[in-house]
Amino acid sequence: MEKNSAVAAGRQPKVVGARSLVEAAYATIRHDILDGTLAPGLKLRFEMLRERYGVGASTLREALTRLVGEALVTSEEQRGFRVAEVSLDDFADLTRARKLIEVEALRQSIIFGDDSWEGALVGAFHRLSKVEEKLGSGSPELRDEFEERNRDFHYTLIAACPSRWLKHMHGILFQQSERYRRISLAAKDESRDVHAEHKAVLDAALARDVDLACRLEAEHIDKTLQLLSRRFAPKA
Amino acid sequence: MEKNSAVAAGRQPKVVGARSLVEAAYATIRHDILDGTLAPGLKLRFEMLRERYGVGASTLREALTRLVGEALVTSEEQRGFRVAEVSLDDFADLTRARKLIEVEALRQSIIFGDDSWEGALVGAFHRLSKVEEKLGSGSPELRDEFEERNRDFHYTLIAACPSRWLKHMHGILFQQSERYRRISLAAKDESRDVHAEHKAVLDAALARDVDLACRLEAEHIDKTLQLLSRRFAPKA
DNA sequence: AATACAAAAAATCTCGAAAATTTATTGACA
DNA sequence: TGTCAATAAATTTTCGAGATTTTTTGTATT
Repeated sequence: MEKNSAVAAGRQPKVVGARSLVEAAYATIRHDILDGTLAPGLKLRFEMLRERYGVGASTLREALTRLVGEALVTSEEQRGFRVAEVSLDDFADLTRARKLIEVEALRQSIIFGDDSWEGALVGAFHRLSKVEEKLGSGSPELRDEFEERNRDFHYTLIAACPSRWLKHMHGILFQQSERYRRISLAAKDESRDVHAEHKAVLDAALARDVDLACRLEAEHIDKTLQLLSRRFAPKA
Repeated sequence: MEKNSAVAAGRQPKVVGARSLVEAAYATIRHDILDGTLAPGLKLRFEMLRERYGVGASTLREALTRLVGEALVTSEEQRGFRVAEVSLDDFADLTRARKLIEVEALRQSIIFGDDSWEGALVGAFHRLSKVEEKLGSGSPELRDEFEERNRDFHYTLIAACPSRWLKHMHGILFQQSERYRRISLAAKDESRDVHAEHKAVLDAALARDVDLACRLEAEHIDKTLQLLSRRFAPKA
């Protein structure tokens, strides 16, 4: 009993919902990468990782391999793992690809969505709005909360799209965008009213105005790229 | 010396180009899944895998985790891995998603492609044609060769597309399609002239007729779904 | 000084066995 | 006979140490 509980306590996944150490390590490392805590390009040495995340080498390798599949980590045979690099070019490319996928998924979602979808969407928007008000203080927990609810809102927008593959692709691209947002736009930009943008997309979706909703969503996705471009573009 | 070479011989990756046992196991298992040798839905027990592929558990887990990222394998926490299931619905969904991505990538590729791209394309088509002639005998090696050259041709078609993300998404979707083709259409269908379809796409691409090439490619992608639908559709 | 090679150090990769979990079997009880 | 709990078996998950490879350091030679 005491042995069991001691071991269990020491090895118990620290991430809620994680059913294995691999999953817990995966979730924590992913969080730290999206966060910027593990900076783009950083070499991920096993000694450091073992100390930081408290799991063995093979467990770490499996967690990292998952992240390679999501393109948050890169690996070079016999030369280990690194946090994936970022660049403005990559973000521009990513944004274009995400627009293509997300707009098509939204189009289908609005067409197929029923009352229950509308309900979930209104709920997700409400939860997002609540945390948007409190935002700005810069607390990491609040930022985490915002990102989670923002993700929920965008996922719910396309939830009624019947294509599993489209939604799978979207998930990967959205997560990539999330990292760029969090790393580059730590502070809130006063020149932008994100809440209003979300509200406009929500209204168009509820009104079943497919073309308007898709146009607004595309503009919404583009906004972050435009912001980043202005800030980081090489002086021509 | 003798110890070293014996171990080295035993552990040397059997897959050409594989720089680690993980990569070799990954490549071999992937081949067997695309092949149908490891059937859809099959439970992948470690004892069986260790015997079959001759590597340890953690090595196998890492290889399987890669395949989960490519959606060829599914995993359930604490309940192991399985070969991903197949269904007509999934293939229909996959085909639609692939058309969206591949057609857009082809559009950009034709616009951006230079003389060197044209050369590579003509070469890939030629190599594909050569193996198409010999096909039909049903030899597994020849089928492997055909699939490789077919993949090369389709990859080269969109190679000049500047979007890394679009090509990344396309890679995943194309590999999925490959499994459906190989599993369900083991034999050559006489009612279809695949060579002529490829030739038509090639000609349109070389003529820089974007719309025609995209339309032909979309039809080409759709053909396999139509064939499978007719064969396996539930009798209404 | 620059280059090439050898030895040492550091890092990754891999295995096998132990720990933890799930699944199957057995036996008690109504 | 059917259900439930306890036990046993099967399976997955995890660790840590050893094997392998890469990188750094040191030394000799030109």
